[in-house]
Amino acid sequence: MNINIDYQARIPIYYQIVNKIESFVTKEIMKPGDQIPSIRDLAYTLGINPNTVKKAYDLLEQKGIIISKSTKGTFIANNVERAKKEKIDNLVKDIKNNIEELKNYGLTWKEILEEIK
Amino acid sequence: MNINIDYQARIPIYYQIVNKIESFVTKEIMKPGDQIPSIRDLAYTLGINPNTVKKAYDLLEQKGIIISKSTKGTFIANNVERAKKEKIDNLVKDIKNNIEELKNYGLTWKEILEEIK
Amino acid sequence: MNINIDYQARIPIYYQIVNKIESFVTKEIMKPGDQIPSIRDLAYTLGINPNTVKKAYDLLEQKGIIISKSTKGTFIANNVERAKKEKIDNLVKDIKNNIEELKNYGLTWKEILEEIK
Amino acid sequence: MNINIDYQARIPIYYQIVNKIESFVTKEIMKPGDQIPSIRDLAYTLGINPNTVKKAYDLLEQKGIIISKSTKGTFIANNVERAKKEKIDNLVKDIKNNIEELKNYGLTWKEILEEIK
DNA sequence: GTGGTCTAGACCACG
DNA sequence: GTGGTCTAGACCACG
Repeated sequence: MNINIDYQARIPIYYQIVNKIESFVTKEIMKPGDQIPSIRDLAYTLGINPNTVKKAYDLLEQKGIIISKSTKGTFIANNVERAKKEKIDNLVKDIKNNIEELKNYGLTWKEILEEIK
Repeated sequence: MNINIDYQARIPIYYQIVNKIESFVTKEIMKPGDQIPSIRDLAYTLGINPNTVKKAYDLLEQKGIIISKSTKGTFIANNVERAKKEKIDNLVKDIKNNIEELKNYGLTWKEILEEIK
Repeated sequence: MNINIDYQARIPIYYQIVNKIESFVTKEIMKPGDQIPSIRDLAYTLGINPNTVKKAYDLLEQKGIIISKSTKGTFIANNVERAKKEKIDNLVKDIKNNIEELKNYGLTWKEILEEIK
Repeated sequence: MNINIDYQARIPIYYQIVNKIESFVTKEIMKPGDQIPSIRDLAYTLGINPNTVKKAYDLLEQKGIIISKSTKGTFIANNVERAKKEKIDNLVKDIKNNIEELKNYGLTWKEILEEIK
C-alpha cells in the first residue's frame, strides 16, 4: 500500500489515509476480501502512531468500506460498488456546482466548455 | 450583507466570511469604493466575536480585496479583476481535476459530458 | 449529568457514556439544543481521560444525537424523535426474540404472559 | 453440530460456541449421555483454532453441561434441567427489564402488549 | 500477532 | 475555554 502523507496539509493524517484507501477500493486496486495491513504495520510503515491508523480504520469501517475481524485482521468489505458510485456522484456534483458558480461570473456554457476541454 | 455561518463546518468562521465577501466582490454584488460594515457591526449582526471579523478583514486586506481607512471605515478595493480571475481559474482547475479523477474510474469524456450537462 | 461508570463491566467506558446520554435524550431529560458538558468537564467529573469522553461524543455525533460546534461546545441534536423510535423498536424486537426463544423451550403464549406480567 | 461463527461480533468465538451448545442442550436437540465432537474435529469443521474449542469445552464442563472422559470423549451431562431453568429465567428477566424500560418511555402495558403480540 | 480500550499529555486553531 | 489531532505507550482478550 503506497500512501503518501502530507504533514503540512490542513487535512488530518487519519483522513488522508481514509481517502487513499477509499480510492484504492473505488479504483479496484484492492478488492472485496483483500486483507489490508494491520494497524501496527501501517503505522510503522508510515512512521505514525497506531492510534492514528486506528482512527482511519474506524472511519472506513463506519463507512462500510472495510471490516475489522478481531485477531484475524482487517479486510475490504463488499460495498465497493456503492462506494464507487458515491465517489463518482460526488465528483459530478462538485463539477456541477463549479459550473453553476462560473455561470454566476457571466461565463456561458460554451466558454466553460472551452476552458475545461 | 447576507452571510450565513455554518458552525458545524470544518472551515473556520473567519474564513467563511472571507469567502463570502470575496464572492460578493467577484460577482460584483459589491463594487470598488463601496463601504462594508464595520467590524463591530458585522460581528453584532452575525452574533460572533469581533476578533473573528477582524481576522477576516485582515486577511481580505492582505489579499488586496478591501482597504481600511482608519477613521473613515472599510471599503472594497480596486483589484477586483485580479480577484475575479483568480476565482475563475480556481473553479476551472477544480473541474479539470475532477474530470481527471472520473477518467481514472473508467468514464469517457462523452459520458462525463453527458453527466454534467 | 449523573453518569455511573461500571469499571468491571465488559461494556467499554465510552460505550456506557453513549448509552447513558442516549437515554437522557430518549427519555427527554435532555432536549434538542441543550448544551452537554465539555469533554474536559465530563472527563474530570467521571475521573477518566478526555480521549475516552471524546470517543463517546464522536459516536453520539455519528449517530446524529449530538452536534459538536468547535469552540462553542457540544449540543443535543434534533433527531430525538428518530432516536427514541429506534430505541423503542429495539426494545420491542428484543422482547419478540426472547418470546420466540421461550416458545422453542415449549412454553405457550399463556405461560409466557403469566411469567412476565 | 451446526454452528455459525460471527467473526464481527463483539462476543468471543469461544463464547459463541458455549451459547450454541448450551442451546442445543436446553432445547433438547442434544440429550444427556450424547457424545459431542472432539475438540480437534469441531475446530476443523469450524475452521478455527483448537485452543478456542478447548476454551469453550472447559467453560461448558465448569458449568456442568458437559463431561469429558479422558480417553472416551466428551458427553452431555445430566444437569440439563438446571441449565434449562436458568436459560428460561434469564429470558424472562430480560423481557421484564425491557418492559420496564418501555414504561419509562411512556408506553402503557396495553400498548406494549399490542406491540409484542 | 491482531484489533480494542484507555491513560497521560502535548499542541493546534479558533474565538 | 472549546473541540480536534496526534503521540507514546500500556494492557487486554482472543486465538
